[in-house]
Amino acid sequence: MSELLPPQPVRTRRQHGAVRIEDVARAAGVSAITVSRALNKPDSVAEETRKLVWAAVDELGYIPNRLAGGLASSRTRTVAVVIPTITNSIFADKIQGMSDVFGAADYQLILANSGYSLGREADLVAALLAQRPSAIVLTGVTHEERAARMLGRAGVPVVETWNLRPSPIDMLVGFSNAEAAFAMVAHLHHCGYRRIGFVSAPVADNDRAADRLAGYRRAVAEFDLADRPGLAREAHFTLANGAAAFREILSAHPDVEAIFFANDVLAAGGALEARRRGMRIPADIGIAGFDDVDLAQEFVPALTTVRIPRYEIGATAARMILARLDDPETDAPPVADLGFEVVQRQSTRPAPSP
Amino acid sequence: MSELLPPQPVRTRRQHGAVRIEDVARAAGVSAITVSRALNKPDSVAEETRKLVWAAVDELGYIPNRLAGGLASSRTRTVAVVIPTITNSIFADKIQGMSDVFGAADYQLILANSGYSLGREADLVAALLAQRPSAIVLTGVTHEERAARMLGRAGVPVVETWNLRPSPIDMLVGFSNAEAAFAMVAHLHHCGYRRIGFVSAPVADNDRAADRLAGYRRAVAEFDLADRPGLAREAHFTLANGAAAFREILSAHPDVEAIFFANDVLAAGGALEARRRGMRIPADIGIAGFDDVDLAQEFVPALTTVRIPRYEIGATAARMILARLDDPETDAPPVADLGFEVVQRQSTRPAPSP
DNA sequence: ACCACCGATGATAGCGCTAACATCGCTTAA
DNA sequence: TTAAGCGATGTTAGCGCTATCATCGGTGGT
Repeated sequence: MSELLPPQPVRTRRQHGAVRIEDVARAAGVSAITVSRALNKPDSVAEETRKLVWAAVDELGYIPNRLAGGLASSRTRTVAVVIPTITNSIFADKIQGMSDVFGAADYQLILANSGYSLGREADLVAALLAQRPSAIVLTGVTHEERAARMLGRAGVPVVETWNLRPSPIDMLVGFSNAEAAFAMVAHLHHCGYRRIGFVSAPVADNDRAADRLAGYRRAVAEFDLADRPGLAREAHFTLANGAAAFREILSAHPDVEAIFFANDVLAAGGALEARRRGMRIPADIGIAGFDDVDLAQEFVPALTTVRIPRYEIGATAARMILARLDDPETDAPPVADLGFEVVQRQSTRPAPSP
Repeated sequence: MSELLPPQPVRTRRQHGAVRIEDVARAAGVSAITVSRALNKPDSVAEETRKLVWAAVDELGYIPNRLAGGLASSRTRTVAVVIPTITNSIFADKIQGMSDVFGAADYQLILANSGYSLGREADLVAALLAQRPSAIVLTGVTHEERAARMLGRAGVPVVETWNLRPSPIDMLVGFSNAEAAFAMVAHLHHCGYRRIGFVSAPVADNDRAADRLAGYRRAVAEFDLADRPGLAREAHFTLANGAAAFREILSAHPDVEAIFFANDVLAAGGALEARRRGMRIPADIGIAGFDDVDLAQEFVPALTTVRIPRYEIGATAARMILARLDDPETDAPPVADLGFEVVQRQSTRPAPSP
């Protein structure tokens, strides 16, 4: 009986006013697929046709629907990025690096911050994969097992950043936080310091902080430095917390010679506290930081610190992803150790001349 | 002749391995639409069915495809955000505010930075609208005409931030940059300063900077302050540029009494340069900043500055958007002036006691 | 006994785009 | 002359989901 039914009423869910590819096609006197090609693969369309299409696009103010395009093609030109927090400028630099490289390639960033929680990270991975990004970039190399599982099955390029590990999920761009912290303590030792305090970032759910602490401890053991309770403590990166940690270490160990802070903001906070107390840097106490942010260089006295490739981590991750997406078969090395550099400035006394 | 064709071979474009809603439906013994409802409107499904579905989702590791969902429903739970640069922490705070509010509501942020270029902003608006976001948030209140046109036609909530204007495109959250700068100069005047320099951020394509400069100029005129060429200049926000601007103003006008910097980073750079030259603050020169970032409070001497609602701008914008999306008919005021506050600290001399 | 009503579930038809294949006119080699 | 080859364009059929309407038992009022 179905062939006897009258024509169904036209039913549509379309948004009023939204210009679709079909409208452009009609205006240009071509088919929808030709419009699609003119926009996405201009070389595959005759020049004259291309101009017609572009004119129609302009005239109608057509903005392609990338949801539909992504669904049809399974390519979204979208990259998901998880960082611990955006309020730490080191991650802002990394994002800038990614933004510069991806922006030039017409990719969009979807950003989420985990608040230094691996549980939240795993939740975000699920939410982000739901957007079917072309790739995903994580901060750190430790993850909940469910996060790793989802990433493994998702079949998209994954880049872990900011640290090293033997067997990354997929690709990796970073440097050795453990070696970097060790190198700074070795440097301070070389400069004659023997009682060196350490202010760590909270190590829970943070492999970078944990590795820096481990590097410090290994150096303390190796160089036979003072190793007393309370010489190492933990503080979340703010100037105020750096100042507080400085006070605590100094009150527990008045004879401390230098304090190595796990980041420059803490170090600057410590140095400002020293100034408030009328202590001279480095005459009365040495201060070392980590990250080499802008402030470290401009600070008075300029901070001895560890320079890390913040921007380059982002830019390199982006380049690795683009290379992989352009040619999935490429066997470019999926791991980049970008290194670090101990920078001696005025906040610690110099190495003895030979 | 078509009815004589043999059955076509099965042709599919599906990604291998991707779990679809249909797979979950089969595993749970229900239809696809019921799975959709169990995930998106759990109340509309019987409890027993819901449990079945959730179990199947878990077992299969199903991650919904939001491209498809968004295409079908025209709701993406995605918000596009344009900022000038992510490396300025004031915008990081705003993003954190948005991230906190939107994260709790299960919305994702798509972030893009314009590099303080309105042309680039317009390009980004097009690229971002192509993702069909649920809303879009801009920084500043001046835009290229084509950007405004696209936004007007897009039919999504638009929030302009960080400044005020009489007729926003749609919604607006900010404060008066002109009034804030005026208020700081008025404050300095009240404290006895008469020769006040000003270091502006580059005003090109930046209405916030332009308005701060205008506020300074209006105050200079109104209070009959020194108004000499070279007393106001422009510098991009870095510590080094703040130091350079300090040097230039001081060499052109050795008798300058105070310098008002359009942001705290510049101010700190200026203050550090003063210290390098052995000048005392505020005895030899007053330093005022803008933004009240962390550094301003912890700096020695602590910086007199203008506190602006950085985090709250983001959080409020997010709340306004969610309110609008929940109820498009709501007539909640689409404009929020969040104000500012002049904060007197140690880097300028105090007001005379009455 | 009847029916309007309601909660739960399902069948169907798109959403706007692009992959895959088909077609068409023209050139070039045999 | 003819067929193979190629560039440009078109037709068709999804991509994976949800809006819409249909269906189907039970409930309760009359």
